Amino acid sequence: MDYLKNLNEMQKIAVTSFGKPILIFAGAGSGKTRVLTHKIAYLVDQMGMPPENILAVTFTNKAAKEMKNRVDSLINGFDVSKINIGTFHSISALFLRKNIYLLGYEPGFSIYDQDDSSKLVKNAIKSLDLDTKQYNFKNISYLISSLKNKMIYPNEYEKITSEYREIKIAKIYEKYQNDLKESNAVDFDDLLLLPLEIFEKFPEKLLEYQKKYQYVLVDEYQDTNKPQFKFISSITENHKEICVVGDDDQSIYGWRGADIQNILDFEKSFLNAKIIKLEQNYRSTSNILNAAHSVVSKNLNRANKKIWTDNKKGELIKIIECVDEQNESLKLLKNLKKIKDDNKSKFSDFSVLYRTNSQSRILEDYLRRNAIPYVIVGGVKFYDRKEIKDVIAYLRLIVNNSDLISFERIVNFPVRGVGKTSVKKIIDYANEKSINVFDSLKNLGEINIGQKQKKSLKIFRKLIEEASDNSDKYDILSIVKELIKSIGLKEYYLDQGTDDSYDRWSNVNELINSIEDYTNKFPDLKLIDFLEEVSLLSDIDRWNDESDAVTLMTLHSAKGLEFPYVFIAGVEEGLFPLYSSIDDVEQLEEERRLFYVGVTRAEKQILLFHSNSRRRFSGERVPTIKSRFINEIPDKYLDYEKRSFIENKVPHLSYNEKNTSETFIEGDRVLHKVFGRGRVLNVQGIGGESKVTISFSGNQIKKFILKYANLVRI
DNA sequence: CTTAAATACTTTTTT
DNA sequence: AGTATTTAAG
Repeated sequence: MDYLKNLNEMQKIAVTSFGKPILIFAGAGSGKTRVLTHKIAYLVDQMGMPPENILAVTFTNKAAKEMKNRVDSLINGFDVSKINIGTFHSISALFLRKNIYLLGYEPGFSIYDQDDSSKLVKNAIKSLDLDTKQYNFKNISYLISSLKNKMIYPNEYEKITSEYREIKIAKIYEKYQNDLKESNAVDFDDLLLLPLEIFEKFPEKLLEYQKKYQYVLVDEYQDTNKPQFKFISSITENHKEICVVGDDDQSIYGWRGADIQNILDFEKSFLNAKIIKLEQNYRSTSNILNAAHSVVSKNLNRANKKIWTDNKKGELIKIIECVDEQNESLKLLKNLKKIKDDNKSKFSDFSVLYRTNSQSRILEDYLRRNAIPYVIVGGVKFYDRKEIKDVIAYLRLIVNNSDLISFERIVNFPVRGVGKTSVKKIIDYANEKSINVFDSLKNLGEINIGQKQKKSLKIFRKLIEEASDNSDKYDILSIVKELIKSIGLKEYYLDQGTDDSYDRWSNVNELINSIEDYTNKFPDLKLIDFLEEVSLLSDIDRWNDESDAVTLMTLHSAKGLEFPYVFIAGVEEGLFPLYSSIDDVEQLEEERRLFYVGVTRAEKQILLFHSNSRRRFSGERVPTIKSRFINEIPDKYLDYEKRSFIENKVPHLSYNEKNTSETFIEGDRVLHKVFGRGRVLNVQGIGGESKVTISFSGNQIKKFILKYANLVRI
């Protein structure tokens, strides 16, 4: 009970109010995580609610994990692990594993990511004999996703339009949805929609879950979409025991279907609701807060509130004008070093944020060249690499034989002499007989393809079937190792002998390592659980925040995080806000909120960088001007860096430069001062200039220039 | 059917 | 600029 002492008056009210729907407007840095964890603790400890009857939805899996730990440290004698905490997507996935049979899917369904989905859309376009140039599969895939987010189904979409093209798109949409089911697969949107379909068709299921989830908490409520709203409002329909936390000023996922009206209209959707505002910020200096507020308050569509703080004024917001992106990276680096030296801070106290992932490359170059340790969140994802997706496709097909996209991906990988024409014949046959592609391999006699092809397909079929049979008997690691051996993946990559193929094999090796970790950590979990984790873990979830390194990420990824020092790169018209947002009031307001999110991540100091020119497409250099968002901050909060002579040279910083005479080879165990113990995966080049690829614990792969890396052999 | 060369596409953010 | 997909040659 004494844990309530650590809360302010408003927070206390928020924690101890029950009996009606509650909306907590929690401004940036106002301690909402604290409120949520205390509320859960209070529910269990004081209200006597069994942990298993609580449902808490967070925005990332990382946040879910942290929340569990924090609740656990607040109360004793309860099994906190029974609380249902997770993202909407992971909670739905769990629900569907148990209940999707009601809709005629198998429990081993695959979860398709954007890439898989758009491939399936492409198939649909082709099989409807539409022109692939006129009907761009990626655009249409995106469109279908936004329709699903708005809960508009194919037949409804067809009804609301009379345009030829849109009617065709409705057909594609319909075919796509059928093909998904044929493949026993769901996309990210289905994950949210199918539970609703089950609730509608099987009211007893809804009743069951209404009883199970007696109290529902939702974090980051401003970023929920229509299906998510429906999910929580159905669950709480009877008891109305719901508490949502959010900040309309931080709604930044509108483009993904998030509806800011969910939070603004909460009182209309949940009658008799209690609204609580947490307006005291404990995170940032008042300069940071005032600057951020002065920008976001330009938005018209927002709830009226003003965040305040007792914290001291702090440093002004530094505005740094640069010549181009190289100069920007350079100045960023110099400022980072200066602040670090002046304050004796750690690298991990710094975060560099940007609007687009493509901005990270040049920043990375400069940091690496100057031996500044850094980690990048997002960007080119490990699990998006081709070689990794290939192995994952095998695993998926083993779990779910109906998975068409995975089948197409690997039926001829590594090459087994089955070309496009043969694959097409097999798929056509399967369609004709309405069986799944994999089953059609059992009737090869009826398909008109060559003997050689039939022979290797038979081997392929046996391979998958045996693995499927074994998938329950053996642990994940053994299955994967056996698989890689039998398809000869190592030989396939190493025989090519190129740098590229070598890299790819190291990545596959890294996947094996991470599977080994996973198997050790969760010996009882099955292949299907691993695949689900791979599909649903976000970039932030995979971020290892333990190492002392500067964190680079997009503004979107930074939501919910905080750092003492935050640098935002590329604060220019056209980039932030983006060109495409400038003419659209709603989109511009969302960019402004994104700016607000970025600035309020900072505790002590924020620096905004903008360049006078930037390379836009491939080669063209475009003049750029500073963002309107900077102009929207009153001058009294700003400190324009004095324009000194322009240094545009790559600095020659030698303090970390060492002449390493030591050379390393693959397999060497090494120690790095930031990342700790690791293993050398690959060495490219000779001497100090050579690049070494090293894998560290936690599935981290890093590349270094040897002479800057300060590696010690162990 | 496979490999190499040519062409297309990308850079807005992500579960 | 770099990768992915498509096309042409073998």
